Amino acid sequence: MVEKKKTRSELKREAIIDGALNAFQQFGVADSSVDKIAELAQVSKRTVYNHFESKEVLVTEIITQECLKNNVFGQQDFDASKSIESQLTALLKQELTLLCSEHMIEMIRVAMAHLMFAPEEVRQKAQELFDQETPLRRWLKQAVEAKKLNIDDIDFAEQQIKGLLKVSAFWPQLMRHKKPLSKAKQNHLVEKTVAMFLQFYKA
Amino acid sequence: MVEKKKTRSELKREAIIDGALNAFQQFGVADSSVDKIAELAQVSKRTVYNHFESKEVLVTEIITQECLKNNVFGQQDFDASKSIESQLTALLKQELTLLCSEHMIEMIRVAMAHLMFAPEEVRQKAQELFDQETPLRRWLKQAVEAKKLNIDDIDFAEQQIKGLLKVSAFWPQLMRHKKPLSKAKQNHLVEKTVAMFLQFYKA
DNA sequence: TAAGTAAACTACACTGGGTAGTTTACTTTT
DNA sequence: AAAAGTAAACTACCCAGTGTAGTTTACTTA
Repeated sequence: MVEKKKTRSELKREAIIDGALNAFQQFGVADSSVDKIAELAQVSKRTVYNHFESKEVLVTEIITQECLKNNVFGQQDFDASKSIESQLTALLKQELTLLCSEHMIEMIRVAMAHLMFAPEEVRQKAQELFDQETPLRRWLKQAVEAKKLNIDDIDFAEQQIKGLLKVSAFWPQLMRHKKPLSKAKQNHLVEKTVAMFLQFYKA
Repeated sequence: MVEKKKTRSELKREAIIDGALNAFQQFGVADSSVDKIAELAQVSKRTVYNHFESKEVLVTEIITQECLKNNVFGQQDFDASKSIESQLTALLKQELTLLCSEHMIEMIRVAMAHLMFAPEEVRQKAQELFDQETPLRRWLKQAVEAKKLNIDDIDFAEQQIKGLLKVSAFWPQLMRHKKPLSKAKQNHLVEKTVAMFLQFYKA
């Protein structure tokens, strides 16, 4: 970290983003007034408007920024020298760790609620953020090419894996119905998922 | 249907519910003002308040009523004389039909958005509506008892099935990212799901 | 069949409170 | 001195909910 000096302006900007995030997570976007955000950020309302020309700009900037921040995974290529079990296990653990992080879940909750009734164009744009090639899909393709897996529809197979993970690790937590999975439970889930998936698709 | 005469009051009440449903689906609960609802229902605002003492009452009544309406499935017991494949297939087709209905999806979208930032107690109550024993779980239990399936954790296994179905038939549609699955695609999904599930759990 | 009645509906004005966004006058930081 | 901050007040709305006076409907009685 070379950067250490932050101008007051930058500090304020971060405070605003923090405050807004805080407000959104507590009350949702619709019920977070700019006054409320300014108060939580310990910043005057005018300052909010100096940094963001409107509430809408603030909202979309935060959501896209935070979602992008979360979406940065490392790559992991198929490695013929390792067993597919161990590779898939590692990959899913990584994916699940991300999916289970409170920060991730809260951001998606905020974004989903905001987008659920948003106009088509806004939803469209947001969707693009999520439609990137994932490490999992990339790995599956390579495993199929290496003839280690028998998959006719890779996209569908990827969806199956994600469905198996999300149904108990993500959706209930999104609705705050269940607590985030512990590491132990995450590992158990990955194990079960890998077992079922490979029993079906392994070449 | 013996009942045919409906009092004007009953007609108005239905109109209000229809209008509110309409408004909620278009704009979400938060952005549906009582004025808007009254206009859509072709009813005076005062009449809305004559039937429902507050907007909150209107909202919760509609959501719970509609969700309950959707949650009425028929039972289907395990039948030792039929193959488990055909029984599970039939069961999942039934479940999926419900899950894919536009009305169902729209109601859940409304309810989810409303509950996402609602206070704990409200969410708790809503959750109870969904935590009923499903026909699927019941059938799985019976199939295990009959030693046709090897499942150690039935709840988890049920979740797996639901995850496999919802990930492509429900969640994308909830976010209006994909259209409801056609009957043909529903059947294909059920087929794939049954195959994967039974390959893993069949005794 | 005609008049009467109670209940429900309507239009409309109004209260009280909240919100987005703007502006002003003044202060602090750079 | 310029740039960025602050508090506070102000505008122009929107919304939940109420009160009122007049109208319509469905049903009953004469």
